[in-house]
Amino acid sequence: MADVRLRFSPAPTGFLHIGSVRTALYNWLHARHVGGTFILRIEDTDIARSTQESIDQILHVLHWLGLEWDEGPVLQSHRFDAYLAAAQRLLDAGAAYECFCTEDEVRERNEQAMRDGRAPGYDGRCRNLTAEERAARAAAGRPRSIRFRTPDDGRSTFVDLIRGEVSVEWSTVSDFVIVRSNGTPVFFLANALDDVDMDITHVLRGEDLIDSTHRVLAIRRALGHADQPVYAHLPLILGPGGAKLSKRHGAVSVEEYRDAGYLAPALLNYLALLGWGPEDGREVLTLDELVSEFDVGTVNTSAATFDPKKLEWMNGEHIRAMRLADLVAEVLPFARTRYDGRLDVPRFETAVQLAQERATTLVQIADQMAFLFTDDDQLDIDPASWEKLTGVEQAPAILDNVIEFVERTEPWPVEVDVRPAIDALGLKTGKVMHVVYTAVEGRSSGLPLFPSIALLGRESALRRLRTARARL
RNA sequence: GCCCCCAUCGUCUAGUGGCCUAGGACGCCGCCCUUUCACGGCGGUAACGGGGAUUCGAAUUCCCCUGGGGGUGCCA
Repeated sequence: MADVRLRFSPAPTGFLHIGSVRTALYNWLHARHVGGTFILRIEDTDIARSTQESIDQILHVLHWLGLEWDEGPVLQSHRFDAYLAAAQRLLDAGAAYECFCTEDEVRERNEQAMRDGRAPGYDGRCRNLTAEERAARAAAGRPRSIRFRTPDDGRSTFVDLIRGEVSVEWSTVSDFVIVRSNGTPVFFLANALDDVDMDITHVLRGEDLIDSTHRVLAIRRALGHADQPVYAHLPLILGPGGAKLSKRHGAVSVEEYRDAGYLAPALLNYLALLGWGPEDGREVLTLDELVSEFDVGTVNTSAATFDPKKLEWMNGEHIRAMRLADLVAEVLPFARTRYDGRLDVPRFETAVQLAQERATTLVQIADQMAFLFTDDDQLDIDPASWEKLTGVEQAPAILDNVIEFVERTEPWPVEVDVRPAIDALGLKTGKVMHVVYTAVEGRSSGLPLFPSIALLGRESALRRLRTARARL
């Protein structure tokens, strides 16, 4: 059997959308699952909108995610000659024709058609021009684009791996531009030729491209290629409410999730589950497990709604499953930007360990240890927590007792269990422990108190407790 | 408007004619555990869009409607 070859082919016209990442992931998973080749192709035929910055971003993001490619990146902008030569072949064969309508004219006629209740689409004005007519228009300086001549009747049908047979009536597909009047090739042409030239065997892409497949395949056939790749159109990812996933719904770019403290394997795990799941129904899977379980043939047909809450849960699961050393390495950059030169590595590692069981993002982990890397008199006290503290009638007594308890604790333990100091007041420790949390950590919820006090050291803990007591 | 695709709890999904008084996960609610918050454990809430047809029997097959999404670009 021939080598399986897949490509991820984004257009570098902005940040990498979360939906594109899922497409990249499925392509990568399938390639790895069958031992095929994963190719990165940059579809930058629209030179006006494509940017180098966007290309760099795509490469960085894929790298961060761990979706390494075996070939490429292949830039379509470097292959214009090949596309234009193909366009010429289509022209020579009569499969395409020169069109001298301007963009504005076409748009205007379309709008008129809509007003008249007729179907929009190119009206075929230049479809059957004689050589003399073409020469006259060219001589008159009219812009020249090249349009593909779609069949007048019959149906276009292809078999989709996920959806089965998909077809459309050719009469509803009007002639479309394959070379712009500025001489650059359009997606349909570049895509069709590249898939041939790169020996692509499987095309996994978003369902939004399902209609364009008929046109790409028509070009491919007109170019003399009777074979075709296996197509699988993936269900779209929608935002909350079923609308298109957009910035309005929060983060839509990978960088935003990375900066918010999400792990690449967790993000990929969640994205993989949007439209697919392993046979045994497990949900928390490593990248390796995804590779071995993935089967593009079992991908769902219906669009999925992105749920940030479930992603967050998933991230927590991955955090908890990590080896401490790996987690420490992941949190480190976040801690560095926050605590800069104050970071004390042994303390930091212990704090990560304490946070591992209770955090859902790396940012949470880094934030929870803030109290360890701040001066005692600079401790940032959360207003809501302080308010809760002042609501406890016996707060002064609690702090007094805890201060005394901490003062005489000998030897200094790994965990300073201050419960006896509160028990002595006849209070239920669980109900008022937040008072001590707030005094020591600056907020009523955070890392476990006893090891935190020990980590802070006696003098530092006492200063904080006394400061809080004095403020009451 | 026309074309294409889709349709099970709020969300992701299992379910491929009887095992379904529809299962799991996230979320939400309650209880337990507990030094806060979490984690964990237990329990609860909640769905087959509507109408026909086929069948002894339909979430599962077919048709219509409705709804949602996508396309209809000299974007991809």
